Amino acid sequence: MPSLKVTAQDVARAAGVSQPTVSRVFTPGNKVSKGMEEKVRAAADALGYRPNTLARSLITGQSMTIGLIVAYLDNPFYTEALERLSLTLKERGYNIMIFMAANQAADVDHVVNDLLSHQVDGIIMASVSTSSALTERLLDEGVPLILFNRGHANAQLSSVTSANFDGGHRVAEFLLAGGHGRIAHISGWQGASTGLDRAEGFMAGLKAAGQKPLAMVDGLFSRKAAAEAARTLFAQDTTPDAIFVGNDHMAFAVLEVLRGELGLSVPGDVSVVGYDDVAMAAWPSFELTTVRQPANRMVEAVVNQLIDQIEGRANGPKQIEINGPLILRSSAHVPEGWS
Amino acid sequence: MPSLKVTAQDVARAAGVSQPTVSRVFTPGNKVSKGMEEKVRAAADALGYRPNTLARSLITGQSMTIGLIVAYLDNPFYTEALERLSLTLKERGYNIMIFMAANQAADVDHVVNDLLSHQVDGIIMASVSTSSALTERLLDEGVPLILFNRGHANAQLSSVTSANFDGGHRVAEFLLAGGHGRIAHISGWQGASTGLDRAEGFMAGLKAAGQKPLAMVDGLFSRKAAAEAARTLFAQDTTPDAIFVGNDHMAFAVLEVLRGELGLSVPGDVSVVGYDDVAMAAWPSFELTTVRQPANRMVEAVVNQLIDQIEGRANGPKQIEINGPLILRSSAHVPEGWS
DNA sequence: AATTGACTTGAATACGTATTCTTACATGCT
DNA sequence: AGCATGTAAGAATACGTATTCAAGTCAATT
Repeated sequence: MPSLKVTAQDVARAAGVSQPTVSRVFTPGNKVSKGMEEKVRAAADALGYRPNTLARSLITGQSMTIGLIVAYLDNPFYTEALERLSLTLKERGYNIMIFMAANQAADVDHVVNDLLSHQVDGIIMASVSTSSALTERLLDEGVPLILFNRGHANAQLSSVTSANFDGGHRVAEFLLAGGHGRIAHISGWQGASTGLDRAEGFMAGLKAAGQKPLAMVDGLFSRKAAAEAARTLFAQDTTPDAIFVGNDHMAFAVLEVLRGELGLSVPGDVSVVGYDDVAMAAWPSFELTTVRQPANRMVEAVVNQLIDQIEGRANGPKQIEINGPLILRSSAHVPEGWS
Repeated sequence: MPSLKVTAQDVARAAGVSQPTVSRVFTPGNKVSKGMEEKVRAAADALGYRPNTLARSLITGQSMTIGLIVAYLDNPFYTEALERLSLTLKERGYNIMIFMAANQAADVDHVVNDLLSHQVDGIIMASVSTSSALTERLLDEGVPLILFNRGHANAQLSSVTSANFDGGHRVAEFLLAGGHGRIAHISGWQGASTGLDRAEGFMAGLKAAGQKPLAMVDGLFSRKAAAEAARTLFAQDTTPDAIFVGNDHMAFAVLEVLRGELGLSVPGDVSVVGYDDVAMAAWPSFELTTVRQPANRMVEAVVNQLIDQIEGRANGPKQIEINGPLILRSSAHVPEGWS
């Protein structure tokens, strides 16, 4: 049983060497003679020594810790991303400290202080409303920062998103090609770039064909709001024959309203298309046609860019867009000959 | 714009006081005169000073960080718990560092080293297979450790679970009272206490009424395995009229197989009961009757016990069981007069 | 008025490591 | 042999804070 705290000093004494020598053995990239190394490792193993990351960070100025700010985890897209993020960062030697931000402006200051006093080397913001206050503040502090799945007007900010405008555009083309004439959009929250860009791309796609949407409602990325929106749409005189929903999470709620409450057939009466392609979209209960956001590639891009910025290897901030395919399932009518 | 690194020394110089005085201002529970405090705070604000947690932790020996080990996040129960855990711990002043353990024995050593070298004050293991190697190792190291939603044979280990045996027992009573005679169980992974206890409670419940299960299959907490188990059950001569599934996550897959693939009516042909009561269980697509695991109360218990242990306030390890109600929805036939 | 005591502040030190600077030593060269 | 060169390990120091200890101030007590 190892004593409670074994320090490099203890190991040094036991091995008959100096503390710096112990440090060199445990710091990659340092030259130590074969004999010394063996002695030190033997002593270290015997005592159960483990370098103290805190002390190491204090002197190197690198905590090897990334702060992850996240507002909610209901949407499984973020859960999947979190999982990959953690694994990918660990591969690169970084750990994740997680911060839930209640999305209240009031919390912002508290979270920022928390993050920075923990000396995180970089910050990833996911699913958090782009509070200018927060981002500006962090930029001022000079901590590498990157938005995940959120864009931002400020070109100083790095971000990784899917090609939301293009995705929305393609959905419009797809639905038009499917012969739909009364197309509605239950959008993602229009206060977030993600929701906004998808909606604008979608509108542009319709416009390019000389069409207009039957209706546009903000679903606020909320199941409840989206369900309510669906009910409202079908309480009108003219009802949609297709709905593009701003993300899968809301689309599931919409499907349930259409089939369960309104007794409609999907895609017989209405086609539904989502956005994200979370794992559940493939479940037999939903079989949702949706635009895939490739979480793994997005995570890869976030990690690369962030670490480049941390290690000074980046040429300034970058806005990265990752394109994903439209995944065809049975919730929407597929046009003849559509590839 | 604050300079890149503002130290207590800088603040002291600016305020015309000593560094310890600055420290005292920022360390609760220290007496500082009114005048000093104001001078220091003014200077600190002007410079944008923020105490360095690393340095603080190094000297106090408290990192105020909890290591959370988690194997996967597919099951939304853990996501909900993670969210609450993070918020609850933050209220108590702690932060979470997250570690994904691929559940491989090989990773264990790596994770443990990582955790301990980060000087975490305590560890929460969630959804991780009870590798004796790992837990024993951590116990040896003397770090407060608590299992979330997993029990363990070792009484030295603290844990918080729902009352799994009792829950399984109640499901048996419920299904028997509903008049079911051919009851099967697709269990949670029998290598985990969670899966095992629920199964044993269920068996005991049947036995108490002189009954035996029609079949028992290990669903391994996996959608795929559970779905396959359901298919197998209905390929037999005698098919179940009720299935107790070891958790909601698997139950959803089972429901899909029963309704979608086999064209059975639930609960007309088969009653299905799950375990967890995740948010999705209430979705119209599933309407799953299930035993609730009260995530909020479980989290509360975990945090209390863990912090008690960290702060030496605990009377040894504790195994806490939290009871949850059976939530009646439409996936199972409700016996006459059942409360 | 002198002494005790409480209270506030500064000086010095410790936490555990990485790094710079020195020194010792072996090696290769002319 | 004598000198330059390179290498490896130890001594000293730094990182930014909290804490112990000593010193100083001032009010209160006798």
